[in-house]
Amino acid sequence: MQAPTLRDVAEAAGVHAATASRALNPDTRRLVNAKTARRVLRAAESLGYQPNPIARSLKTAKSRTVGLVIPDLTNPLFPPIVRGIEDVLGPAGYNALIVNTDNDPDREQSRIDSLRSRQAEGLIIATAQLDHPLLAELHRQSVKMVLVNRRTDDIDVPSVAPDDVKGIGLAVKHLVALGHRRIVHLAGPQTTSTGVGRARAFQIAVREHGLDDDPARIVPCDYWTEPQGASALRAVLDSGVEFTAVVAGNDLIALGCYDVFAERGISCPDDVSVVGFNGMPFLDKLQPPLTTVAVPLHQIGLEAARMLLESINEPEQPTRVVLLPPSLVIRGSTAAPRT
Amino acid sequence: MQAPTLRDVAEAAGVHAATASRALNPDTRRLVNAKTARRVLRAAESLGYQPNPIARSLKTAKSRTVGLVIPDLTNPLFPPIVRGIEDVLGPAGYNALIVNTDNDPDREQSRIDSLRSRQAEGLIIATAQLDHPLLAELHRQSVKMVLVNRRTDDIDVPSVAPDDVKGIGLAVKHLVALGHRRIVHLAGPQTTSTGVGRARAFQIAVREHGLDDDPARIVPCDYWTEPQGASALRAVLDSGVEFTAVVAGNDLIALGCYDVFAERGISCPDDVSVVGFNGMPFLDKLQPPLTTVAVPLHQIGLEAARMLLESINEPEQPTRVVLLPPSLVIRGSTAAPRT
DNA sequence: CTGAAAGCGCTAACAA
DNA sequence: TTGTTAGCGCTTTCAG
Repeated sequence: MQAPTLRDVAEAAGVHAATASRALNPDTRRLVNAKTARRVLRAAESLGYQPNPIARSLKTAKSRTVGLVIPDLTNPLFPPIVRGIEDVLGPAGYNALIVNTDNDPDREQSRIDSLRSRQAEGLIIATAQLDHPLLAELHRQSVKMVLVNRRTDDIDVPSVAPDDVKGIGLAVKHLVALGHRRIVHLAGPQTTSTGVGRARAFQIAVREHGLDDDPARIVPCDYWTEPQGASALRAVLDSGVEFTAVVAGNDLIALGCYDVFAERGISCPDDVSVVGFNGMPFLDKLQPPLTTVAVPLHQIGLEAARMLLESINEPEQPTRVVLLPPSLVIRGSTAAPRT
Repeated sequence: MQAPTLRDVAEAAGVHAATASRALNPDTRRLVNAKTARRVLRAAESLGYQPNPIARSLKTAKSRTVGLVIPDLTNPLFPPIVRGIEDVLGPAGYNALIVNTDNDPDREQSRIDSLRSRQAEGLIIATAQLDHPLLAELHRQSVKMVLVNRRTDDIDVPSVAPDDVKGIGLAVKHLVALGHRRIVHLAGPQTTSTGVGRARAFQIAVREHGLDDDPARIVPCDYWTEPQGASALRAVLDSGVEFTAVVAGNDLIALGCYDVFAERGISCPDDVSVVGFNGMPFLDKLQPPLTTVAVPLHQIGLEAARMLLESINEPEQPTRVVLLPPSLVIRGSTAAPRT
């Protein structure tokens, strides 16, 4: 039994396919006699008619698909964002095609080509390499896109991201309130917008509180990973820079610190306090539970999807940059410094 | 500038569209003169031609898309499986459309309808409700599908899942070797195949070792979640059943136990040992690090995708049920019982 | 308000 | 080996 087509419905209702099409589509239904429309609807219902979106896409040149470009779905940062995106896309009749780039520019290029050949109507991009020529190229070709969890200064592209300045500010303020004066920042990769943004935010916050802003207190990691966080902390420890607290570029880097604490017999929070960033799940189960700057990931996804749909449906939107407010979740990894 | 079509390429190469089509498709290239083919390829290259998969799909009635039905992408169990699936699908020219059902049967129904109307060629289903009529219905309509991380006895559907009997056996054996004789199982929902499967496996293992197999030692949770794990453990504690070790239905349930330990001042592993199931990330960062039965999630994804592609490309495959071997990861949450 | 006709971009008979 | 023709299922002019 083949799936019924529009012609089958039309035939069953005793009308022409064009009329059936008009009746079935809410936007054009008013062009057709109410009675005829009802007849068509009933016929469609009884045949279990489902329109074929592929045929529709071919005709309308709209795929109702958007591409989601992320580094790695396995990173706990992304699933909540993806959920948010899908929660907006689904009800709007759109689907998301997810691709993982593993932070490999070649792979990213090829995955994006594939999305484009699949006629994705827009792109949500969560990979964060700074000054990737790809981005400029896409922009030049006026591909609709929204950046997520990252920004760019070079070109005029909408983005949705946490307010890093505020988030890092919250972390530093909390530590200062506890009495810390010598704070270190284990920054994310300086090849990512988020990495440099948070490092800059740290510098600002530290100066604001009149603390030592020696650049040696900012140590970048090569990747946003646990092992990189661990080696960055080891480097600081070995460099002899004195400190009583760490602001990590993200939660994974903070987790790396825990490894080093165990390794070197450092007690957290007695010897060193740590604050993470992002608020990934299960941080409250760690020992000590990690104080972190929680980011509204799901909402970032919602907002990004909304912006993309908007720019698809009504082009010539002004480019918006949305910054969502993070909040501090205080747990056991921060305390007053030993006096 | 419009994207070039096949006709443009054909024109540029001075051939008919059909010839260009044959030259461009590796499978039919041998039907065309090598020289002509090269000319077409060059023309395509220089125009930056990308075939339109929508038009192709319409013609061939193949969407090169498969649907991925999962409860919630946010559950750390799924991303590695999804990655595995995509790692197979991508190179094969297929794409995955992911839908979240939130374990709501209505939502599941509607999401699957939407996948089918998008002409998904097959389904990979990771939602685990037992005897869902939907499954039987899909099977009756001979929709190609593969179940993942679950099984079904009623109907003849291929599946890929961890070997629960082996996994639970590993956990029990480990505890017995440590000296435990009174072990409790906090089971998953008995409405899921995995939940009942692991409970049954627990019973088998416990008998094999000649331990007390009182059914009161198996306490089912309503969901695979932390809070449910916590309340199940509270129930056991309050029931007066004596035990020195817990085998949790999955890692989240085990995490729930940690909450109760904190609440009631129970020391793990001194008072009670716990083993989780699945091997989700960051379990090694808990206090104590969680001993768990690690499941090859990525490989489950790979295998499921391979099976689905196979059954799409060569129908009439025998129905295979693949069980992948889990392994025990011993950490700090298990130790000899207090004597 | 409804029907006729054309065509989106591609592929698959069939014919030459 | 190549071209001709037709059509996948739908929408959209244009007439009527």
